[in-house]
Amino acid sequence: MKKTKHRHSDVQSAARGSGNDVREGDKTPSWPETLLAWYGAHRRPLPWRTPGSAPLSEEADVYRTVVSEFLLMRTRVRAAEGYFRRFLERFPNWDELARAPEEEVLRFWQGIGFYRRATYLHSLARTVVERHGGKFPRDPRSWNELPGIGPYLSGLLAAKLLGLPEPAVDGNAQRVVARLFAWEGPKDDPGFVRRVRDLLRTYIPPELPGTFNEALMELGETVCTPRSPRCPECPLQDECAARRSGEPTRYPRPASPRPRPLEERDVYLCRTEAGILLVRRDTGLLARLWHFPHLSSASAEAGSCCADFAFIGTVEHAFTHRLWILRLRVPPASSATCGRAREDLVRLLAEDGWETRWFLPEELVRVPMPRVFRKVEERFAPFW
DNA sequence: GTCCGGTAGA
DNA sequence: TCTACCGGAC
Repeated sequence: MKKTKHRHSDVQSAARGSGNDVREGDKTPSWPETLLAWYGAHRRPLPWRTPGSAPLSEEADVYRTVVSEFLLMRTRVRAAEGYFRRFLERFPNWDELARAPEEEVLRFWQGIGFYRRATYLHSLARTVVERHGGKFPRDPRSWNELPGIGPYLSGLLAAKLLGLPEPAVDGNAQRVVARLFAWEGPKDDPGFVRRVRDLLRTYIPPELPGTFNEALMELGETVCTPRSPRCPECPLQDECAARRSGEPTRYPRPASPRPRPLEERDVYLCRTEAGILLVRRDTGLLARLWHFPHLSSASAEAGSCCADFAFIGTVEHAFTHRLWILRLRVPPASSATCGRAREDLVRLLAEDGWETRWFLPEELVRVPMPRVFRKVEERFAPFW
């Protein structure tokens, strides 16, 4: 169960509101009004959007919104669209999702990354069904107990579901605000996100908080883009401090780069009459997904028979925070050597805390597996 | 190659 | 408050 995160105090304090920039009799529209007008004309019809950005009323719309937002965490709209359609077709409501086995949910998530989102969403569906009668709770205080609902999604739902004047601060909103006011950031400073949220609270129109949040994010996605902003098309160009500066992309300052350690690992095709050996674990990188068994090249060399597996080439895979060089190994030619090497491998995997299971080759297509091991699968296929 | 993007757990 | 987590676009 989740710990207290202090995030919904934001939602509650927002209810007090600090007004907005829309003043009666003011002839010049404030930028939130300009933004809303632009959004009315440029809103993209995305598969999870209801017509006219109406507040969420039907539970089916709440479900679709939540699913789409889980898919969109740290993920672009274009990448998420196809996943959303397939996911909704198979899991059309909280009940179907809650009933499904986790492995099937992960299979629909495979390839899009950040797989923990899928297990959180699945667990969220079960909580909604078992503890809230199949209806997403309307009390923001109870959101603390829900997996996968952080400050952004909490703000989004507070606005869209409850009509509270609460900002939904994603990367797009941060960028648009940073440019509008020429705030440097840096983006990886938690204080920066807080300042953006505080500022947006003073501008968010109390009558249309959900639409305003969407509009801000839409502008960031389609016009105020990270690298090549289309300033001449921007409805806020006249009030944008970054544009006036002549260097809009200087805002916000990018997060400080992190080192990306290189890891060499040996990956094994382990094939018997029982099938092909795959492994998984509950935590860490690619948690809950199936992997071809792999060991750090160091531990594989440490006096084991794994070196008897024949090297057939390498696969490289870049994660954001690390780089993998995988050395592909297939069973040795001699069957005696093969048995010994296999026992050695299974023992070392168990010591590393991996759960092991054998799959028939035709079963692999239905197994949730990340991109990197689909690449490996392609290279191993000729050997089974 | 470099940059982009929310949440949880520590 | 910091770090781990994935894959795709440019």
